[in-house]
Amino acid sequence: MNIKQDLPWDNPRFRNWVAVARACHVLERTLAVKLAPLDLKPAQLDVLMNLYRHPGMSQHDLARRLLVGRSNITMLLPQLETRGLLRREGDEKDKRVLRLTLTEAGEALLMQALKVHMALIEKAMSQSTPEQCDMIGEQMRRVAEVLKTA
Amino acid sequence: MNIKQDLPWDNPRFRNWVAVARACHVLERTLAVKLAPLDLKPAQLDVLMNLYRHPGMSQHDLARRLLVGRSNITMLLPQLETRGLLRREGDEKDKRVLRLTLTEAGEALLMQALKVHMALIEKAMSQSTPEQCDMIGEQMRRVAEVLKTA
DNA sequence: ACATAATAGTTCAAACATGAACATTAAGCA
DNA sequence: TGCTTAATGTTCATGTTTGAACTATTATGT
Repeated sequence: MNIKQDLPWDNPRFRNWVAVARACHVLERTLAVKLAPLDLKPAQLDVLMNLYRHPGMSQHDLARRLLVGRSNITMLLPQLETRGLLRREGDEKDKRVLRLTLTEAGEALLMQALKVHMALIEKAMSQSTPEQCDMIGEQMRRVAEVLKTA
Repeated sequence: MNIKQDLPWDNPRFRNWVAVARACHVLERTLAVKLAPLDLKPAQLDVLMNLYRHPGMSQHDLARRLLVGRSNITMLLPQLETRGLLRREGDEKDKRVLRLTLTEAGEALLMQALKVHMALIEKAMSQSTPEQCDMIGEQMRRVAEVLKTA
């Protein structure tokens, strides 16, 4: 019984997941390059996107959504705040939390960045039919779900 | 004409890609936790995997495969080399390049780490049928391909 | 052959992420 | 009420990633 028979590379699930990871990695790197003219990094774009969709978020909520530590948010926000892209205001009821909202400038920059991001994703996913695309999204949401209990 | 009509969140491709990115992120974080007992990080596992499949690789080739800079490899390898997991030997024909190969210990540790990695991927992809899984892999390989010219 | 280009790897400083320890505030409960 | 526990955000030390400048070696072109 040859050990190589059970090597992961012969396993379709393994090979296919590696392809997923590579595609993500490539898109992320490409996005970083395309965002450079806006002086924005992918991580910062993630912040802006989440604040746009969920205004008034706390830093803790933001950290959980971005799958990073709270301290990461603490280091990340001042850069964006001093650029006038977002506001941090203390919650009146709970003096521990800081509520985060985008400024006008923040929204404006976000819209520009989204054009870049969207164009990249369009290019990446344009090879798939809408049905394939939806199926991929569906499966990936399940992956994230099932890994929560891992 | 409302600007929100063309917001990316209403675009299936955008939403579905976000799901892909999140799934990748979650799996990477989970893998890091599961690999900790082996004192191995995902980036280091990537190195071992690539050296196993392509013995005698140069550092430059390795960097390109991992989609990272050459200096990253220079910083990464000594940790693994001093642990006796790989060898770096100068190429005789071209004295610039260093050929990389796994040691026995490196292969042994890789096999352990692959069990962990494989189990995670099995859990993640077990929700998809083999056909869906193959389709996802196929699309993602195309994504990586099309983004090379972006 | 010789000057010029390109390539492999290293070094270094700066940016970035991480997790533990900490201060402040809130909630639970005797 | 007080006392304990939990939650939010910050600080700090550590480790990682990056890109530019550098050395050494090989390729190219005249």
